[in-house]
Amino acid sequence: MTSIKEQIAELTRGTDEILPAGGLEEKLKLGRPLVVKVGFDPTAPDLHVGHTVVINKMRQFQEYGHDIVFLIGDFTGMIGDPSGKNATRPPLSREEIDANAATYEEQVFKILDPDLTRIEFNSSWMGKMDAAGLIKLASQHTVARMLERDDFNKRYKSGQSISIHEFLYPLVQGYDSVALKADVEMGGTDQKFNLLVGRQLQQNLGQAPQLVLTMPLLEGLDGVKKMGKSLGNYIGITEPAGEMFGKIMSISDELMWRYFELLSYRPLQEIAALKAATEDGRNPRDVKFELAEEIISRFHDKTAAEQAKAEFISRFQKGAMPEEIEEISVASNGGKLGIGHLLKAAGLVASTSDAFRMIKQGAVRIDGERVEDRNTEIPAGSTHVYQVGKRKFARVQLT
RNA sequence: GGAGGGGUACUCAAGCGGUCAACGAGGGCAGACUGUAAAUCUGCUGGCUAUGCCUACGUAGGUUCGAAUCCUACCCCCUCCA
Repeated sequence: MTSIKEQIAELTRGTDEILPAGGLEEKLKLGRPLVVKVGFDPTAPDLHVGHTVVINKMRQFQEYGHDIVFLIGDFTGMIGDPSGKNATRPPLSREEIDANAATYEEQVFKILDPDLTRIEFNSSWMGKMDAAGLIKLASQHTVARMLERDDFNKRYKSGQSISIHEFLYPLVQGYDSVALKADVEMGGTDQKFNLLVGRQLQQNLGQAPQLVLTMPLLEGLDGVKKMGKSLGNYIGITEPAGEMFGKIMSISDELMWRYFELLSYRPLQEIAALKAATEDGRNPRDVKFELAEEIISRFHDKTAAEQAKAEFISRFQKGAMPEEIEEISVASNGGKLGIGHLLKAAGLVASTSDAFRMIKQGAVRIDGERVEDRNTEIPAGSTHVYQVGKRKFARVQLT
């Protein structure tokens, strides 16, 4: 096993907070593999690179020989982590949970070692707890302390509703740490409160409280809000290489450094060198290329990354058509079809109204030529490349 | 349980009988400029068998030539009191 000193240096990298301070060293001195727990919501098995910030850290622990527990919160999923919007969710069926779990594995094992990762479901202990047990659990915490949680606090003060069951979420999550005898629990900074509840419960129940380690939340493509599926500002880890490349290129220069910090496996000194070079006049675009290649190599492979880059250059720097364009066949209406209907049928616009708007703004092209007239009709039997905006293409055969 | 306030498009937020598919801001999309960066400028931002028609302002009714705007009931949220 690597020396404690070295582990501390590496494991601390990129973290937001480690509580209590100095606790990491104490845990490592136990001289045994630590149980490192990270919980995931079973309803959202589509991971994006924002999630990988924490998973990358799990991987590090794994490399040092610790016991990584990938906890799927199938029981807590019924509650939904309080955000103010969620009502109680209908419980997922066993089949749905298993399917989601399988999807998780597939995605997460691009980063973690499958042989060394333990997967657990919290329904396996929570499902057995009875009402008396739940009340006992609830007695371990106070309302005043619950209201310390930032989002509860805001909602309470601003007069928004908080349902009782939402209070149970942190408690159940905390109890998971008790059930697993966790030594370390990790999560995003938004999880800090929940993670601390785990410490308290463990302490109350006579266990050594877990170390709490939080990772920063990655900003989404817009650079402002945190990356999330509902905001549409994410890079999914199963996305095609070309998509990923485009998305990474579209982030701002400032955000690029943030992504280097949290997503790149490069040593910090190397990143600092890249930054210095940029300040010296190197085109940030080229540095962004490197970031894109590294990330794509991780979720696809090096060849795919190189192809994506080549395609990107030919397409956007040289203005060529994309190499692979989706081919669609659309049925005409009596031997012809209006452009609006065609674009809608091809899925390039949301509605015919949308199509006409796009035409008005000069965003629609057929074989590279701008469409000016919204009444343009396309004769059946023709095949053209239709384009809406800079990114949406389809080769449509009209039959 | 009582008293009061409120529910408008993706979000915030105007409107309080016709000129409202609904001011404004944010977000988003598109165009120009670029490095698919930022900043900036411009336009768009309900649907359709499309210069007209249909559906929309919590839900269901009603008054009216005409309602997001007035009335009734219901649902939901919030505040204060208990």
